[in-house]
Amino acid sequence: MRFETSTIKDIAKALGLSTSTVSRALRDRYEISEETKKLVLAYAEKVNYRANPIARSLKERRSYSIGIIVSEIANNFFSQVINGIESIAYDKDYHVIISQSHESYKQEKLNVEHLASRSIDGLLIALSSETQDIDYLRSLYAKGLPIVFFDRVPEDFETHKVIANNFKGSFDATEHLILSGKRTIAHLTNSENLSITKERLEGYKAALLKYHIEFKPELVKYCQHGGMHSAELEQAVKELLPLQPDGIFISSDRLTTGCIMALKKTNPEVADKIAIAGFTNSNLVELFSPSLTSVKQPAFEMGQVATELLISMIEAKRPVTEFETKVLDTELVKKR
Amino acid sequence: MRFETSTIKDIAKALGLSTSTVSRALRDRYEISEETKKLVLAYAEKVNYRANPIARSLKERRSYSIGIIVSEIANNFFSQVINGIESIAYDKDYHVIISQSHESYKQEKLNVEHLASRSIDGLLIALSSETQDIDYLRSLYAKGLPIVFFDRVPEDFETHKVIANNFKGSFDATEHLILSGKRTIAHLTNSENLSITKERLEGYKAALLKYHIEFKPELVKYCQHGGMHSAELEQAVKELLPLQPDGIFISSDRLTTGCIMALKKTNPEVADKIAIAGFTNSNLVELFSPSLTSVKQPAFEMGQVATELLISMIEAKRPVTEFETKVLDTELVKKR
DNA sequence: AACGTTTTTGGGAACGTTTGCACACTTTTT
DNA sequence: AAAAAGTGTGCAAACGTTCCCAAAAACGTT
Repeated sequence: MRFETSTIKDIAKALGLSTSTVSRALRDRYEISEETKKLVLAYAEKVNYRANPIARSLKERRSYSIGIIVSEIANNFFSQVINGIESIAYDKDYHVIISQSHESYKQEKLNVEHLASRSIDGLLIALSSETQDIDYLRSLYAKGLPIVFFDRVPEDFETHKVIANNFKGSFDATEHLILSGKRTIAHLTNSENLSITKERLEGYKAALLKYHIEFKPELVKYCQHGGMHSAELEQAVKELLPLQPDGIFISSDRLTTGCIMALKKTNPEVADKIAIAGFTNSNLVELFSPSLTSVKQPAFEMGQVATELLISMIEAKRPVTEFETKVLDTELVKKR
Repeated sequence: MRFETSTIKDIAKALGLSTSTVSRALRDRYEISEETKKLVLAYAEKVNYRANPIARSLKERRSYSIGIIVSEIANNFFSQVINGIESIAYDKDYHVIISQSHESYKQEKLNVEHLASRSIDGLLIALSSETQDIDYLRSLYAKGLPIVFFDRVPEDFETHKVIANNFKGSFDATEHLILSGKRTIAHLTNSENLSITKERLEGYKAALLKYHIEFKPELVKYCQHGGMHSAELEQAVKELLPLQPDGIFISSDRLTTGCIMALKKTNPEVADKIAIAGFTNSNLVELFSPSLTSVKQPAFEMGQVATELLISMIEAKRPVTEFETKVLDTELVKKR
């Protein structure tokens, strides 16, 4: 804001003190006498003094802001994560800057670099489904930018990570389909390079194995763009249907809704004959038709944990070398 | 970021120039010779110089950032607005800071004040459904903070505003219900103090009038918390059903989905007997059961227009005194 | 050759903080 | 009574920019 506001200097002048004394009084430092502190605090209150965060940032060489990259905020999973992030960040006096990659590598890189040049103190990121090359993140990290990954994490990057128990979530969902009598279960999933894709595929395979159902690679369809293009989804559905699946396990929020949409659009007659189980944090799932079984991730908590880890890195006095990967349990919400 | 990065000073020293010359060369000012410019630019490129936006902000007394307040990002209408805002803002080199009020006045005020103290250059805001008192905005505005309202706008506040054609949108939706044979049409709406509530009520009334249907106040139910509490919605539905409506016109995104949810939960037997038309920008509306007719707002465009107006205020050399209220048309998507 | 113009560059203050250091004054210790 | 220790405050530099003002260099004109 460009409008005038009182500064430490003003207070100092008004009270006949030096700026250093005022600054120290405001930050409640031990060197300052109680008397002076009271005086300063009272006057600051009176003139409604607000510290200028920009000046502070410049001096301290940090911005008290953290960057967030998600593919889309219009996705309940991510917006819940963001809520979790904010709940912790605001508490600790950080503010957050949100950017969307829209599942595009180019956009993701651009946004990260924009954020970095905006002097964020740390970065929370879920990779886009297109992303393969994370060297640009590595180099930022090497220069000292703390990074914590969540949800979609790279394998070969030593830092804190927070993920859902994707294996178990997928296993449970697939098992649920099997137990309700399905035998030809397709798997619709994200781009192959995402961590979640691999983990969820393993869970799916494990459930099949447990019930002695043969794993057929042709029943697995990958979507490079994570369901951002409806054409991609319709194509996948079109290829899947001839194999006559009686169930589909879908591995992400966007894909789950997109797949049902594609199914209804292209083959409405079979749409409610196929049982669907999918990852989604949509709070509208009860309204969907056909209804489905959903795997809900602890999104809010994921945001909180990731933020705590990030802030601990930011505020660490010495470089952090011990990293954790936190794994949070999912919840299976059965079709009603 | 705390890590070392080259500054203007470094460049100056390396090239044997003064900081002022380097600064001017980088900003391509006319005073500097082509030769020097080339030299500086090349070197800057080589050391990957990035201007420090914090220092720039401090000097120029502006932050190149704009604040956004919406009730919830997990709402397609708002997330689309945000996408519109970003599309313009990034173009003009502003970044955005998003805050959520969660329909709470207290939270809204807190967030605005937090943003203001973070030195935003301007504010884009859609009021929370609880908000009645906007004096805190007035005082910020008086101190020089440019503000543009969108969607939920106050009546008595002289600044730019961007809204949908709520009257027409409501009229169309209500007329659609009437034309499909409904005669007892309830209206479920937001808190009475919102601008959109009033405008949409008028559209509803006008449609009834046109078809000579008596307006019955008892068919109108207000939700103070905008559907944030499911109890509130269930209560409204409970009070409405005894009046045996054959159609419901619902005036906002959150309420529309919430109402269908409440209907299905408390009275599943009537849920698909009542025709529903409601404002919503959900992109999942095709999946809903019962299906509904929806009024879609031009959310993306609304964000764009609001941002353009805001930036024009921010960059105006002299105080703006002529304000516009832009009205954008809605789109009726009929139930299939 | 001396002067005025124009073009290009540099010095240094300022934006609002924080903080190392020095200083003055009290109080305690020997 | 002098030295040491403790307490409270102020000075000034620094963070990385921008920009006013002056100075230097280059050029043209008589």
